[in-house]
Amino acid sequence: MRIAELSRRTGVPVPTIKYYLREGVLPPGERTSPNQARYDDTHIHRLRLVRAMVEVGGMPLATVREILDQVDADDVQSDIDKLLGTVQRAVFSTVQPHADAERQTAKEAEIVDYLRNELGWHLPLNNPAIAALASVVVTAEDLGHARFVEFIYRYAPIIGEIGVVDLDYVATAQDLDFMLESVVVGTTLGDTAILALRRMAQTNESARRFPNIRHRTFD
Amino acid sequence: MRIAELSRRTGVPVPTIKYYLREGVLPPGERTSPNQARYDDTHIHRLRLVRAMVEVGGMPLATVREILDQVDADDVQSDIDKLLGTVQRAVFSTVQPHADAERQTAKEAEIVDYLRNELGWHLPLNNPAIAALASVVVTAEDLGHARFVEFIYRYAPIIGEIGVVDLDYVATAQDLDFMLESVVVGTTLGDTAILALRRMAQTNESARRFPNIRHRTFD
DNA sequence: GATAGTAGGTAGTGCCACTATCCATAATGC
DNA sequence: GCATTATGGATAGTGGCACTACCTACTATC
Repeated sequence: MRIAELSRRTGVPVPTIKYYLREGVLPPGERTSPNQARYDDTHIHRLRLVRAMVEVGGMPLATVREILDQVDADDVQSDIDKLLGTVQRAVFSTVQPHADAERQTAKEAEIVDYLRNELGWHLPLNNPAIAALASVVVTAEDLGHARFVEFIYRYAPIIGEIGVVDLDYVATAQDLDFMLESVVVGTTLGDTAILALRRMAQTNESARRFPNIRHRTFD
Repeated sequence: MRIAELSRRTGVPVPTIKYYLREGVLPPGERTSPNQARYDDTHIHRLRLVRAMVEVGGMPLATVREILDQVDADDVQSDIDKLLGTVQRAVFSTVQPHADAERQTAKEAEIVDYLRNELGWHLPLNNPAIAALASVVVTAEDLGHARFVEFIYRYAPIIGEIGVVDLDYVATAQDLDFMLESVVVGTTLGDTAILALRRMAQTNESARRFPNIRHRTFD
C-alpha cells in the first residue's frame, strides 16, 4: 500500500507518518522507484504500537525509538532480559535523583536491604527503579511524610505478585517476536492499566469502609 | 521571609517562584507594603509539594492547580471522597477514549461487570478510571493482544489489596489537613513508587524463573 | 496529458514550563 | 542620607516537543 492508505487505515495523518519515518520510529517502506515506496501490514502494526506508546503510555518519541531499536536489533532476540533493562532505563530516565545524593544513596541501600532480606527478592543494586523509588521516598520525607516508606514496604509483597503475572504474560506469547512485543505492551499499557485499577480499588475500598456516605458520581 | 530566602531554602529559582505565583499554584505572600510581601513555612511546604507533583508525578501545572484548588477549598474539608474524585479526573484527563466509541463502551461494561460480580467491588459506572482502562484494553486488542484483558483480571484482585493500603495511609493521618495532603501525596508519589516496585518485581521474578542466566547489570 | 499522489526537505505552529529583562518602589548597609 | 541590593509585577523571550504546512521534483493514474 502507499502512504495514503497507511494513513487511512490507522487514522494517523500523512504528515505525522512522514515525521515518524524521519524520527526513525517507523521503518522506511520498500522502495519501488526513487521517490516511491510501498508499505505493508507490519507498518500498520508498528504505527499502532507507536501511537499506543505515545498516547496511552505517554512516552516521548525519543524513548519510543530507543525501545523499538532494541526490539528490532538482532542481538536482542532471545534476550528478554536486556529488553526489560532497556525499557526500565527508558521509563525512569525522567526521574532524576534527589539533590541530597548522600540521603538518596542511603535510602537506596535501605530499600534494597528490605527487599532482599525480608522478601527474598533478587535485585541487582544498579536497577534504575531502585534510584527512582529512593528518590520518591526521600521526596516524601521532605514533605513530612516519613511514614510513606512503611507503606512502600506494605506495597512491595503485593506488587511482587504483579511481577509474577507480568512474567506469565511474556512467557505465554506464541513466538519470539510476539514475546518481545509483549514486554513492551505489557509494560507500557500495563502501567496505565495498573494505575487505573488502583483508582478503582481506592474507590471500592472507600465505599466499603464508609458505606453510609453517598458517594460521588464524578459528574 | 522574603522571596530570596524562599528560593534558597527550596532550591527553586526566584523567577520560577514568581511564575508559580502567577499561575496560582502558590498562594501570594502576606502584603507588608504595596510592593512587598512576606512568605512563611507554609509556602516552603507548598512549593515542595508542587515540585514533587511536577517532577516526580510528571503532572502538568494546570493539573496541579486544579488539585490544589480542591485541597484549599473550604467545602472539601471532610470530603475526602470529592478530593479523590478530583485527583482521579485530573490524572486521567490525558487518556482519551478509543476512536470506536461503541467498542469502548462495551468494554467498559464488560470490565465493570467483572469487577462487580466476580470481585464484589463497589464502583460507580462513571468513574473516569473505567474509561481509561477500557481504552487501554481496546488498544491492546488492536495490537493483537486480545489476551491482555485476561491479565487485567488477574491484576485486579492484587491491586485490590493496594487500595486497602492506600486507604490505610489516608486514614492514619493525624489531622484533616494532613489527611487531604496524604490523598495527594499517596496518589501522585504512590503512582511512581508502585511503577518502580513493579519493575523490581519483574526483575526479581525473571531472576527466580531463570536462575542460570547471568542477569544484566544495567551498566 | 491533465490531475492527483508521493518522497523528501525546510519552515512554522501551538503548547508548556520556565527564564530574562525592565521598571518603580522598598529594604538594607554604612 | 544615600548608594546598593532586593522586590513585586509585567512583558517578552527561550527551548523542547510533537506535530503541521508548504514546497519541489518526480510518479502514478485516469
